[in-house]
Amino acid sequence: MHRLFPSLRIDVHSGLYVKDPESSDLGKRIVSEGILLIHELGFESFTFKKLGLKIGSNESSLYRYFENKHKFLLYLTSWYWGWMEYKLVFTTHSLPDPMEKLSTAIQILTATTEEDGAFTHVNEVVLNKIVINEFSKSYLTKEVDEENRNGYFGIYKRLVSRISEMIQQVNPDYQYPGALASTLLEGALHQHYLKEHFPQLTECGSSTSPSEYFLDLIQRSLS
Amino acid sequence: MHRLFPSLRIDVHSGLYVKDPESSDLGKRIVSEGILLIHELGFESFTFKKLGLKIGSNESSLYRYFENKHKFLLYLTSWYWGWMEYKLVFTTHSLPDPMEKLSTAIQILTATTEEDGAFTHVNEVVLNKIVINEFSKSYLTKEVDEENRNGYFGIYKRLVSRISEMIQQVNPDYQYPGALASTLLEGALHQHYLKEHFPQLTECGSSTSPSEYFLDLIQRSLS
DNA sequence: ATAACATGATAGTAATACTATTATATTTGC
DNA sequence: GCAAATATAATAGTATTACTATCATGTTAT
Repeated sequence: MHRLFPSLRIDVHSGLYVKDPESSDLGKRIVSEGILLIHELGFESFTFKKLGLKIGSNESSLYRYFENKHKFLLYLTSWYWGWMEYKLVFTTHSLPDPMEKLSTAIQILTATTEEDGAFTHVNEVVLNKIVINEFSKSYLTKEVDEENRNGYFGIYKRLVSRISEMIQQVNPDYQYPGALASTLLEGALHQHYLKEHFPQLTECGSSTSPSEYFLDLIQRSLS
Repeated sequence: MHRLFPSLRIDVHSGLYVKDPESSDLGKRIVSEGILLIHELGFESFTFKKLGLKIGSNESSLYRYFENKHKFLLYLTSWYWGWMEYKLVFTTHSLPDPMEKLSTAIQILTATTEEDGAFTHVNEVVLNKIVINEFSKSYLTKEVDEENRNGYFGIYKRLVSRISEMIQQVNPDYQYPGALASTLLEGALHQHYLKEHFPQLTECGSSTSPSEYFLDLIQRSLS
């Protein structure tokens, strides 16, 4: 997919970085190695000092790109949702049938990222795992309302809106398109987490995928 | 409800505390004031030092009750789910009709806690808010598998199983009772969070409740 | 009256999450 | 080719966090 638009850029909110990490080699290394380190250590144990050590750079240099690790997480997850939105819009754009459009969208949003698209320096497979494990922490904070006002969650919100609109196209009488869309996005991450750590709590696993479950759920809801 | 069983005790896993906080006055104050302080500051900014200050006790004394603030959160959320399970079982036990049973369960699990039951020293209204904001952080950690093996999430898992069984009673042919039950529990917290901080993303709000949405969702799924 | 136990007070440690300053290396503009 | 601008590195320093350890004091049970 990336070959079609080699110059495509995910437009992350500029308030999430101090200096655009796409603008330099060091910036790109912070992002690419940062993703791997957060995945390795978990967000709580991840620090800029450790990342500096890993990439052979100085802690103070990292602070010139990102204010703190919370903003760094917001940047990464925002990038992820921007990338998902791009895949979604590109793939569903030409589909005329509303139900086929929605089904395709569900598949894209609930699938495990299987291969590194080599879109950029970003390893999307690992980023997908980070989003499953850490995305909730990016908004379950005391600063959420201010950050929301700043527009830091804009891409994610637009994505929910797009799904909500697709749902309305399928069944204009359904009363909860937004709630269902937001349940789908959050629920998909949750089911992926459960199948990894609490397999007793879900049928999603090796033989059944979150995609199948959500396709069924939404089809039943809208018929 | 508490008046029916005045001596009832929520049985939280003993590995979650060093010394049972129910066993002393100080312990109870740690719990009751801790709930208020986490709600006030958010879990990230909450510390035992601040809590010690608030209750006029020493930081070191708090460590004699809880190993660290993560275990403290696990204790509080575990207590909450134990309390919900008690309400659920008590209320639905005598209902003969499977659908009525499930509907009642959904209402209990998705409702906002409106009044302090004065069950104990625990303020359930505030605890409900903590669970909405912080529960995810209790399991989205690198230690989740070990803590799961230790049984720290036992009450929550049992609750999901109970819902799953109720779903099966309503429709034995439905293929995803566990996934639907876990979606209900996590999704309810999520919808409550959205209506507070991202009202654009859901219909749940002042006129529509998460209960209505989930009742509708599950009825459609099982018919 | 004494032992056991609970709590408080104080001190100390390594790590975190930064900020500030200065030095050095590289790039760019003229 | 040189100066200026810019990027990065190195070092140091601060307040706070998340504890641990020790000792003192007060309270309770026998």
